[in-house]
Amino acid sequence: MTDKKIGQKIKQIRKSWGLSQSELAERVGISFQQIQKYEKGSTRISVMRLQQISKALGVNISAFFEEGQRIPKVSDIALRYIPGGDPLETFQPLNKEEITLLKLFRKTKNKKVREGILMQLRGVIELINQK
Amino acid sequence: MTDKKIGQKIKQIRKSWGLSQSELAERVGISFQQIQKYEKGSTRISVMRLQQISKALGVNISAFFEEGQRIPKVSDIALRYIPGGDPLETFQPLNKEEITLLKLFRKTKNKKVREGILMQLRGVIELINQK
DNA sequence: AAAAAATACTACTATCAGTTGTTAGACTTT
DNA sequence: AAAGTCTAACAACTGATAGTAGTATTTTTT
Repeated sequence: MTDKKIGQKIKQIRKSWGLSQSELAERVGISFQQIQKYEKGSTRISVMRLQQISKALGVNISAFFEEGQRIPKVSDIALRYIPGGDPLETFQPLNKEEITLLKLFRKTKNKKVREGILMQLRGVIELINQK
Repeated sequence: MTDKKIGQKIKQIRKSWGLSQSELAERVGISFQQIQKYEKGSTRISVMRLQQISKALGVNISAFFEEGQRIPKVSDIALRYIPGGDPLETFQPLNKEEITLLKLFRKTKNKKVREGILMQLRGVIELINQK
């Protein structure tokens, strides 16, 4: 899936330079058959290899990951969970609850209060675990 | 060389979210020992894996290729784009206090309790702001 | 201080990245 | 039109290593 897409991109860029599989292979230092496998996506490409290939093709490695999707600007990004929204392409490191928690926590500017919240939370957990 | 740098980045970002190796491993679907190898750089990371890891960490894959060990910027963090949503003025990576908070919060497996904590937190903040 | 969690290290195995060999089409050249 | 050249697809084999499980050690929590 991923490797296939990247393979296609390799092929595309290679051809745009008018290079044969053999020529690219030589630059990278592997067999042209292996290049074939990369392009077909039948072999997993390691990050190192992709970097070598990038170099050999004279493009930045990030070229292989772009899909023409615009990268949202900082000001566009909101840390908010939207129930029923489109499934998020990427996995969210923090779930809804955790995000809510963080946002609330960040609202308290007072250091003592924050510390108090943590202490209290510890207490709650202790209580629960005892039961 | 390359893998080592990327490994360090994985570790750095993982920690910035307050995740353990096991937690990350679970999200990616591999053993935590393998995550260790990635972080140590003793195993070559395939592009696919790195993409999975990127997702699990909620950052764009390109974050791993940029030079310098900078902390991920907002633009690296893959969150949902919300037209007209609250712009996130100051999303710093989680600081130590916040990581502590998160870890504590994650310890409470009971849903009701978690909800209670949030409600209470809301109450506290309301109180403070009134004063 | 002891229990638990997180990380580090070791050893093994199954997988697969990479090689070689072969075949076939598409162009030239003679 | 046959013989040489260039390119790419495919198969079979093998050595390297990605990934796992198990154990040890360090760090954190209680």
